[in-house]
Amino acid sequence: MFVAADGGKPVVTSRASANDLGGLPALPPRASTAEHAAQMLRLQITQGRLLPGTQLREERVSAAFAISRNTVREAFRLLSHERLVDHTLNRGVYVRTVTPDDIRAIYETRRLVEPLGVEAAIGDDTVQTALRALVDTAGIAAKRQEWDLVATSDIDFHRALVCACNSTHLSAMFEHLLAELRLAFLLLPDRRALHEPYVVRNARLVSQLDAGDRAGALAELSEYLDVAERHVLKAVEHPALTGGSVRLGTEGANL
Amino acid sequence: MFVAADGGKPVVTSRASANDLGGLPALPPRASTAEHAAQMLRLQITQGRLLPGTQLREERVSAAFAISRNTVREAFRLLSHERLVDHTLNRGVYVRTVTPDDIRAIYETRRLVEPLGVEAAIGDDTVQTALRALVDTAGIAAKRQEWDLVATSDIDFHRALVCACNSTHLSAMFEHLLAELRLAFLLLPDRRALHEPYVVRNARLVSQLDAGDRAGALAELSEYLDVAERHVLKAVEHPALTGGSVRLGTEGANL
DNA sequence: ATGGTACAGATTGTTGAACAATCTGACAAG
DNA sequence: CTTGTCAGATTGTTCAACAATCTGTACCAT
Repeated sequence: MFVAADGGKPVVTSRASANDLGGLPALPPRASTAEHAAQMLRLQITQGRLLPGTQLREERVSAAFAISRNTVREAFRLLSHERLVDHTLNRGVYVRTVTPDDIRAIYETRRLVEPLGVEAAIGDDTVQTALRALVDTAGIAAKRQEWDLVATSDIDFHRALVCACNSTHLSAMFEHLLAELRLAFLLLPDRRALHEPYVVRNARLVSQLDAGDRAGALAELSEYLDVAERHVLKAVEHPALTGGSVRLGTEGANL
Repeated sequence: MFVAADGGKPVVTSRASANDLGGLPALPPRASTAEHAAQMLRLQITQGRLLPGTQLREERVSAAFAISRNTVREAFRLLSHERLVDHTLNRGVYVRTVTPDDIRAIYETRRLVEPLGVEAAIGDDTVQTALRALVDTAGIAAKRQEWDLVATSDIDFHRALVCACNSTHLSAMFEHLLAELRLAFLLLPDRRALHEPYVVRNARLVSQLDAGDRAGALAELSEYLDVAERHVLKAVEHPALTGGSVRLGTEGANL
């Protein structure tokens, strides 16, 4: 199975060399300065330090990171490809704001893709134990009220489901989708309400997979997606009510 | 329905403005110099003027297009994201060479995704007439021995199938996949053998869709993919036998 | 011969400054 | 209230230079 550990994606494309022995990991390519800068910005964005809609000005970023403006532009382009920022000609880059339509598109796609994962997981013991493990950690984390861990487990669960399809293309697309979804999650008020209800649902889903209950698993998944979509949509459509984003860092990252 | 005309994708991301009247197309963002250069290189590659494995040197490209090296680098990054070229740190970019594993991955993904298109197309008259039209043009083109037109119709047919899912994410992924596949097609000796057999298959597929024969359509599609994969694989695994690429231009684009 | 080292040349990575093109906002004129 | 104009700010692109890295070759020791 193919598991992308933390949503990080290989920024520099690399081919398997001709003389690679035994499928070694082919040592990860060192990060260029631009990729390093992009990683910094990515963290600021995904942690909610840089709010959606914020403009990233080349001059300030270049000053803040002590790198050249040209390198900043390369970093921006990387983030733009990941759909974490919007780039319009002559107007600069802005941290992406997810619209209700974006959310609907995301869940529409999930409704198409994740059932494929269920089909693939039904016969596959390796996948099922992996899913079971993720559900377990989520359950434990929920008991300990560690909602961040619950959140990542939830996301990892569905990532693993898609990975079960064994399609690099699909998995890559799903990564993009999850990155976008994480931006939407930033708009929600508390992590608990966002992820707690789904621990049980994921657990049920795994049980049905174990039992070989194809229809039941698909129904459970469908219900999960419906409920989750409504939940996120409500928050995105009424941003004022939900109270906005994660608590900001000390200085709010003035770029 | 969402149709990406010629495989061109919006390179600069753009948001829907707040006060857009009546859902206008929001005029396409003008191409920057880098995008223009990327388009030139894209053509050279997809037309087989730049063979897989060829290294693109920044200096020469910048000289050939009379643009700065920095702009060339931005163009390279665009192509790299489309997987048309490989970029490794400190070693430059090379026109992508598709391996047998790449082909297998592509068809594995198609086997997952295109059935979703069939499901979506079954109830949808608009999609079915669009598919019918594409099959017709392919048939006419085949009679006239215009194999390039047959090829694009074939590709457009399957693109339309995926578009029927109404998922921008899926369609975007499929575009990448097709771009990769086109690179593989360049290795095949003659366009006729490559696309002629599939005109009939696509026509049958549409007929079955019209008749509402879900299982039949899925079987036809599955068979199409199996045959096509074997066909392409054979060519990729024995590059020497097939006699290589499309006839080169006069000078072979010495970049 | 085999294997390793050192060097030079080529190519990419990054920088900084400069100018052109474009957008933004404010202000004046109708 | 709308339209035109203008200055300031920001991005787009170029250029020249240097640093970092890779490639191949010659050389040396074993």
